Amino acid sequence: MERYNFKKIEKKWQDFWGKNKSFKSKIDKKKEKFYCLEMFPYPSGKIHMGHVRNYTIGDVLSRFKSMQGYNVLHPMGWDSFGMPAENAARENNLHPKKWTEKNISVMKNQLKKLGLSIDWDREISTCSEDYYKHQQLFFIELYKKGLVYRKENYVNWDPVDETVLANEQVIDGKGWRSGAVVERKKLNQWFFNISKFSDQLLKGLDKLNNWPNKVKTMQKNWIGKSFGCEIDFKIEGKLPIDKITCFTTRPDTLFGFSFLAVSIDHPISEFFTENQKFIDFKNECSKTGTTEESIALGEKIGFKTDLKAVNPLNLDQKVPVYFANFVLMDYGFGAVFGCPAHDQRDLDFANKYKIPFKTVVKPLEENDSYSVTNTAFTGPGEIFNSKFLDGLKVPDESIIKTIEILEKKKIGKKKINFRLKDWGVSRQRYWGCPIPVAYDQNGNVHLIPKEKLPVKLPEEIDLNKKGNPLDNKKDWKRVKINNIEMVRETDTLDTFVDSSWYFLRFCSPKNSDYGYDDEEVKYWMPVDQYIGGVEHAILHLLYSRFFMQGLSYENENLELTEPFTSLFTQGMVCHETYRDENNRWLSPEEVDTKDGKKFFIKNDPNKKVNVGPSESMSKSKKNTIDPEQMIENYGADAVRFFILSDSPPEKDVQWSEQGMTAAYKFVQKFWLLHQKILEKIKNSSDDKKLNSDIQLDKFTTQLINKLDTHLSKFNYNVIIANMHETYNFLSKFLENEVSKSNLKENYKKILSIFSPVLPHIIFECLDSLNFEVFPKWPKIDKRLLEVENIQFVIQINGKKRAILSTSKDIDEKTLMEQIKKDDKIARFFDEKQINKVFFVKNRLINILTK
RNA sequence: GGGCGAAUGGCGGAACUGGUAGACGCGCACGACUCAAAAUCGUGUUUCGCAAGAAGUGAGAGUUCGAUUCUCUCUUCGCCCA
Repeated sequence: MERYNFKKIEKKWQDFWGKNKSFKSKIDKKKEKFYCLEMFPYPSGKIHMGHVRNYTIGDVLSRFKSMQGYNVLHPMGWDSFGMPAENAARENNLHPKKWTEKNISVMKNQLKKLGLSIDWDREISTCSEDYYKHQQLFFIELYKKGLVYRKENYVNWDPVDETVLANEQVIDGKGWRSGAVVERKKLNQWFFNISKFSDQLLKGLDKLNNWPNKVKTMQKNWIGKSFGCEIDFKIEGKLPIDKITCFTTRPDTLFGFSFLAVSIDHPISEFFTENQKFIDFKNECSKTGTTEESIALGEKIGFKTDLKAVNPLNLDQKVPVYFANFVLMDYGFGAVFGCPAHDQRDLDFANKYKIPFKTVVKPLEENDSYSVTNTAFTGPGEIFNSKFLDGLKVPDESIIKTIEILEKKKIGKKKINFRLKDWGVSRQRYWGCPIPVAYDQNGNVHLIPKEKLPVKLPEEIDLNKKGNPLDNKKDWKRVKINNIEMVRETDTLDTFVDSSWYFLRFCSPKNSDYGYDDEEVKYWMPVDQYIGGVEHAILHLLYSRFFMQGLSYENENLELTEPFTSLFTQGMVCHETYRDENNRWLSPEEVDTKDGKKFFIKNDPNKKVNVGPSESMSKSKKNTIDPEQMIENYGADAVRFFILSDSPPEKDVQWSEQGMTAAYKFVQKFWLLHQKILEKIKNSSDDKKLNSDIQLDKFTTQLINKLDTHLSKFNYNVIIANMHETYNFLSKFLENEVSKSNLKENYKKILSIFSPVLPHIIFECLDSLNFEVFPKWPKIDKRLLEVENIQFVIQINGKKRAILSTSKDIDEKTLMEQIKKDDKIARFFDEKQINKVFFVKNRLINILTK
């Protein structure tokens, strides 16, 4: 018997699928559609195990749905703009376009080797003019709808490289490449008005029943709807400032007011530009960074002004006004009233600057002597020390009542505030979609006319020069619109914009006059199943949802607002980490094992290796496994089989060499079994239904039923277990006498339902029996799922004492008689002592004695 | 600090709606084949116990005839937010 030659056979079927365009999809209104989408990859060079997992999960689902008779759309493309291409270009002196194209061709080839059922005719690449020209038109449309605007905003500025840095490029306040201290700099930037849709984006989540709750919660928190009040504080002092407006969710604690803190970017900072101490303070603040996280973790510092703020409920109380680093200009009005007793951050600040404060909420069980010292009290309770607010129950009653009072006194106004900020889309980079805008001499914005799109990126570019590459490109910048000399916008769009509508493009990837075709989108959208990593839970998914809102806003032809009906977030692929004696990372290939336990450096048993915990595969820890190498060694089917086998898809999975080998062995064993089955079919003749035939019918029916359930619920690891069970069953079963046609019929069904997981070998097996290689999902005879013999569980006082094989639907009386007759069971209880009997039909009986 | 989630043999994990805990795989042990090894095949494998049996799903309580599953408290870990 021949060993299974996966190289030959996998190639054979991949060629077959390619030549026949087996996975080509087109509109067929007679069929129900199923749009299965996995997050498209960034072409970084090679595919990694995360991709293998993601795309295998999607492929199994696509093939399954297609067997069930759905018209499946399963496309693939490339998220091909982005910074790594520019970095690689500098390092290797290779143009970003060349580098990207090279990577795409390598990775496409790798994906094909996995045997994915992808409609490659729909391949798209976001860096192609063909793609981004439509994006430029979308930008223009959104601008015309008032959903895009320009404003000044702070960026991380690297003074040495003269470039804007992304947050992740700022390490300890320094530029990642230059090491220069990063400055905050104001630049004019483009924004998408995502906050306009805050409420819709929040409400939309309620309809997404097939999204993980975790993701919905994260988005909810990110949008951050809060109910509160805006309050005007009268300001006294030598400066011409009469009031500062604050937003607060706790107006009920207003009598605990002890200072007012404003952001360093607050409009009143204009009056301090000459103040050297303030300038020093501002510089100090910029060192801690502008992200919420760095502010939260960093020290809270303040700058005291000579201004006083008046408590509107207690005009005698005047408190100091500070500039503080923990107040963000983007949230609320960039000003907060400090109530130290009931906010830990305010308390830390007050204690640091020795600001006196008053406690105004007490727990219900405390009396009026209650007061806060080092830990703010934020729990439910009752207002006190607050004159006419005293006795209000915190939080619900107190907040609503206080707002009513403040509104009556015309001090404050009820307000809903959102944490969600507008989306800044300007990037000072070359390798991105140019923003289709130009400026006249006066700096007025002019849209590039539709007929002049796309605004193409210049081919030749010097990325080693300091500053924004497009800005340096003088000849490219100049443009004439309506005979007026203008200068182009030199920023490009955030790459998250590219991925915010690619799922629409896949519906009609060749449509040349618009980003998508109405009819195609009506048929294919929304995506029925979206699959990807949880790391995109907030930004990418929220931006995509926003884009649908934006495109369908004031647009009768597009009514859709939610792009992804169901979302599945798969876990990461992990591997043990290894270090040598000098604490240097070692890759798995450099490590060897002996006796299954001891780890040492390959070919050098004296050099010990320290084995670290299993962590998400990353190049920096050297714990990556190259998928292509694995496909080379074990074949795509085995790799697919293993990546699904060890953990449920939503959880992290540990890569293990042993697991991989086991998967490989399974494929090999299955091939041998297949040969035996062919032999058996050949040698069996009679067509009589034998006992074993019924046994096989039942097994197959139950298997189909199980796989159907598990496939629908993403229990793919259980499917792998079922496949092992099937192997074990069949290899035993072949010892029986069987009828030829029945074996053939059942085996065909079994092969069919295995094909989503192991497409290559299964196609070969089906073909060797002259079966259709694209089978339908088999229908089952539900009667065969019923069992006539029950393994009845007998419990005495809640303890399992025996299992009795009984006929189906046996009644309590008959069963009790059987039990009493059975010495092995009867000895556990005294018949006269029976107190109560619990009888669960076809399942279990529990006999309770006194 | 807040929110969400998780915890089951030596390991990864299974268990429908509260009804046989540990499917399946890995590892390990023993056996067969072999001069030998690898590969392969077979048997066993939660713990304690010779056995009968007992205990057992992070810890502790509760509801229930019955809890891995439901409720509460706690511990540890993970993720998100502050």
